[in-house]
Parts: sequence; structure tokens; C-alpha cells
Amino acid sequence: MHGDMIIRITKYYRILHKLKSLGLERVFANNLGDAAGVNATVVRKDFSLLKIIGQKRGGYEIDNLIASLDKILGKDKPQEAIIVGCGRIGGALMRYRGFASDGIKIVAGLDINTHVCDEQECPIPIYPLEQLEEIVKKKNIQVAILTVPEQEASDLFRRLCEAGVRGFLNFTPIGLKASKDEEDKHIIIHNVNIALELEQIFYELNISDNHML
Amino acid sequence: MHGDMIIRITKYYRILHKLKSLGLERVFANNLGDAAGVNATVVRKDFSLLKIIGQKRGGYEIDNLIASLDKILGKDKPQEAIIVGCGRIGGALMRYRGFASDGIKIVAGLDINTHVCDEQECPIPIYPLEQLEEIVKKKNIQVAILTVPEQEASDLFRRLCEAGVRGFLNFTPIGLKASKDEEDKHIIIHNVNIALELEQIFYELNISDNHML
DNA sequence: TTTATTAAGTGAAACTGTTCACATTAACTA
DNA sequence: TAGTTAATGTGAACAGTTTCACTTAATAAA
Ligand SMILES: NC(=O)c1ccc[n+]([C@@H]2O[C@H](COP(=O)([O-])OP(=O)(O)OC[C@H]3O[C@@H](n4cnc5c(N)ncnc54)[C@H](O)[C@@H]3O)[C@@H](O)[C@H]2O)c1
Ligand SMILES: NC(=O)c1ccc[n+]([C@@H]2O[C@H](COP(=O)([O-])OP(=O)(O)OC[C@H]3O[C@@H](n4cnc5c(N)ncnc54)[C@H](O)[C@@H]3O)[C@@H](O)[C@H]2O)c1
Repeated sequence: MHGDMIIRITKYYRILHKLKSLGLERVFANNLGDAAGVNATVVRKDFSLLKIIGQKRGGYEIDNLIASLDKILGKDKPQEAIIVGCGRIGGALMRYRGFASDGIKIVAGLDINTHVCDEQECPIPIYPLEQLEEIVKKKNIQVAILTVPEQEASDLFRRLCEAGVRGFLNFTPIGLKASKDEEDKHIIIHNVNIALELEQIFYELNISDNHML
Repeated sequence: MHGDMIIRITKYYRILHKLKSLGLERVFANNLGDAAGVNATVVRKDFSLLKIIGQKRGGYEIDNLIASLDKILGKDKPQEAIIVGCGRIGGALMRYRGFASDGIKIVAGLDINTHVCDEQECPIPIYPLEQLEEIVKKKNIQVAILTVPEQEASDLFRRLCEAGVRGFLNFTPIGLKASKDEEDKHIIIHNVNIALELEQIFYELNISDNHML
């Protein structure tokens, strides 16, 4: 898969929905490119690789395009996730309303302390950790957000894999890695390492300073 | 700059500190590679490009290596940042203790509502938004974490640039982009888009499902 | 000493993703 | 109907990274 293509596709997807809501029916690679901040040829190349075809001189039909991208992005199936560890960031994510507009739904939280979130402001139920396997199975959960203390991370990762979770958004600084066994199951792990992002920013500023003098 | 090199360097850096604390004095590209999950030649190539030299057959001196990386990562200068928007995620970040171990310090929060954080649990002062320019200048702030509602994002971005901030960690879903004018000032923007990460995970799961059948 | 071994160092090949240049086709124009 | 234009579609050149294969230097052993 081509590097940043996924990111571009999600951008196209968002833009297409906006254009559709504006009443447009077709779109040109050029406009889509402008809106996504990439060159028109990139758009065409992406679609070409994805076997999405447009009409010579007529651009792409937005409805068709959205339907194709729906399928490619997996939006034709429910996109549900659980949050494991409902502390500071976990809690913030539980209360975040912005996921719905992307079709993503947080269906449950798991924590050793189920009183971390008061019912009123947090509409998603929090269950005790013991019910993890039960909930994953009953709700057929594929994706988990991991926001537990770092020393708990790898144990819970194993346990979630075991229970059938295949996608992870890991906020702990632990670099989770799928074992040989898990690799076969195609476990997907995305790490969000906030401290690392900050380090990189400082690094890049540092470089550009050094280059200037 | 070579793509993932920065990320690898920060990994080496962490590992080196751990090895040092274990009492080791020298390290081989091989061991460093194992610990960082990359091949030994990658380590050597990275160091070669960074003009870091080791000793044939003797490996690299950890102290020298750390000193070099300190410089490259900008750790020889104070790494201070402010948080703009001390709500759910902003607040979580303010209360996070994990940055200190990477040498990063959050020195202030800015918010339109300064009562969002009670003094006891949050040791970092929160100032009213009006004092933004004053604080940036007085404390010579280079980096800001942006965790405001998305409709405020681009205005505040401009304002922070204007005040002299050059590095941004943006948690809003708005894709901030430096204007021509700002480009010359070498503004660094890192976007953390949590919804996008989730979308990508679902997408990748979807692909691997499609490939299997 | 001489030889063998170990690990750093590096130019070049291989690979990956992006950009370019141009062929293709549909629609419009005269 | 022939010619022009506006867009898609794509093989190939290009650029950036990673990996490979080999050279070099330092140390240890014989
Ligand atoms: N808060 C931040 O700004 C921030 C920034 C970067 C990284 N992180 C990382 O994110 C993770 C969470 O950070 P936080 O600040 O939200 O911590 P936190 O202590 O506020 O939250 C952790 C939560 O996990 C729960 N928990 C503990 N053990 C558990 C277990 N075995 N199973 C399920 N739940 C369990 C706790 O009850 C708590 O609610 C940490 O690994 C931290 O390093 C946090
Ligand atoms: N919470 C999440 O899990 C989550 C996930 C993904 C993205 N985001 C994004 O992060 C941003 C913050 O989200 P949140 O959930 O923390 O929101 P929030 O409403 O809890 O926090 C926003 C904070 O910004 C302050 N604020 C408002 N206008 C301001 C201004 N002009 N200047 C300074 N401060 C101002 C508010 O007082 C509030 O404290 C949003 O853009 C959101 O889309 C949040």
C-alpha cells in the first residue's frame, strides 16, 4: 500500500461528503486535489490504484466515489471500539463527541475502578475489567483504545488479543509489538506517543535553527 | 532528512539512558538495533549520516553517544511548552507526569476559563487567554500544544505564530497549515488526529479481511 | 609478529512512493 | 463530420530510504 494514501483517502472522503451536502454530483481530480492539499495527479493515481474509474472529461461521480471509499475504508460495517483504562485521557476520549461524525462509536469503557466517570456527563457505560472477555465477545469488538498505566499495557494487550481484538490504538509509551503468533492474526497497532511528538517538534526546531546560522 | 530516522534516534536515546543506568559504558550497533527493533546496519547508517563515529571492534561509547544525541535532539536547551485550551485533553496533558522524564516541561496553560483546573491536582498555572502574548514573550516559549475547540484553532494558531511560537502539537481535527509568510519562519506543525488514527485502523483491518478471503 | 576475528563504515543496488509526460477518450464546436 | 478541448489514465522517470555487500580498522590469539 502506498504510504500516505490512506490519509489522503480519508481526506477525500470527508471532502466528498461536504461537496455532496452542497448538492454537487460530480467532482474533478483537480478540485479534490485542491481541497485535500495535493496535486491532481496524485488523486488520479490513487484512484487508479484503487480501481476507481471516472469519466474522461466528466470527472468522478460523487455517489459512486463515496460508495467505493465506504467499502475501502470499511464504513459499510459498524465501526465500534472500546476504551480500556478510563482515566485522564481515556476519560477525555469517552466524553468526546467528535467520533460520531466519522461513523465511529465507542461502545464501552473498561476499568479496574468503575466509578471513574459520573453517569451524567459520560453516556457510555464503564464495566469492571473482569467483564472484558464477555463484552468483547458479546459485542464482537474488533478495536480497543489502550489508555491504562504503562506497566499494565503489555498484559492487557495480550489479554485483548486473546479475547479477539485485532486493532489497537495505544496511548501508552510502551511500544507494543505483536508476537509471531499474533502476527499471523494480522493485529494492527497504532501508537500515539505524545511525548515523542513533542520531542520531534523540538528536534525539528533545533535542526532548522542550526541550519540558519 | 531520512524519513523515520528521528523516531529511531529518540528510541536509541531512551535505550542508551537505560543502558547507562545499568552501568554499561559502550554499546554495539547490534544490541542497540535489537533493542530498537531495527537492523544493526540501520543503526550504523544513522550514526554515519549524523557523523557520529564509534570504534572499530569497540562499539560506541555511551556517554559520547548520549552527548551527541542530546545536541541533535536539542536536549541541551530547555524544552518548554504551553497548553492552549485546558479542557478534557488539554487538562489530561497538564496533569500528565510522564513528560518530565523526557526533559519536556509544560510551563503554563492558557484558557478563556481559568477555573477549569483545581489548584491541588494541577500544579501548572492556568492563565487567561489575554496574557498569551505576554507569557510567550516572557518565558520565550517556542512550542504550544493546541487543544481548543476546532472552530478556535486557526485563529489561535495565527495568534500564537504572531507571538513567536514556532512549534505546534495540534489535537484539533483542523489541518493547520503555515501560510507563505509563516513558511519562511520554519513553523513546525504536528497533527495528532485521533479519529483519523481509528479510521486507519478500521481500514487496515478491513483490507486484511478482504485479502484473506 | 602473523593470522583471525569482530564490528564499524560506506558506496552502490534495490525498493518504494511520487511526479512527469503523454496517450486516451468523451464532449463540445463549427 | 472533423477538429478542438478538457479531463482521465498510466507507464516511466525520478527521488528518497533502506538494505546489501564489501572494505577498513582494531583487537585478540597463535
Ligand atoms: N494523560 C496524558 O496526558 C498522557 C500523555 C501521554 C501518554 N499517556 C499515557 O496514557 C496512559 C494513561 O494515562 P492517564 O494519564 O490517563 O492515566 P490515569 O492514571 O489517569 O488513567 C489510567 C486508568 O487506567 C485504570 N487502570 C489501571 N489499571 C488497569 C487495568 N489493569 N485494567 C484496566 N484499567 C486499569 C485506572 O483505574 C485509571 O482509570 C499512560 O500509559 C500514560 O503514560 C498519558
Ligand atoms: N477529547 C477528545 O477525546 C478529543 C479527541 C480528538 C480530538 N479532540 C479535539 O481536541 C480539541 C479539544 O477537545 P476537548 O474534548 O478537550 O474539548 P473541551 O471543550 O473539553 O476543551 C476545550 C477547552 O478550550 C477552552 N477554550 C475555548 N475557546 C478558547 C479560546 N479561544 N482560547 C483558549 N481556550 C479556549 C475551553 O474553555 C475548554 O477548556 C477539540 O478540537 C477536539 O475536536 C478531542
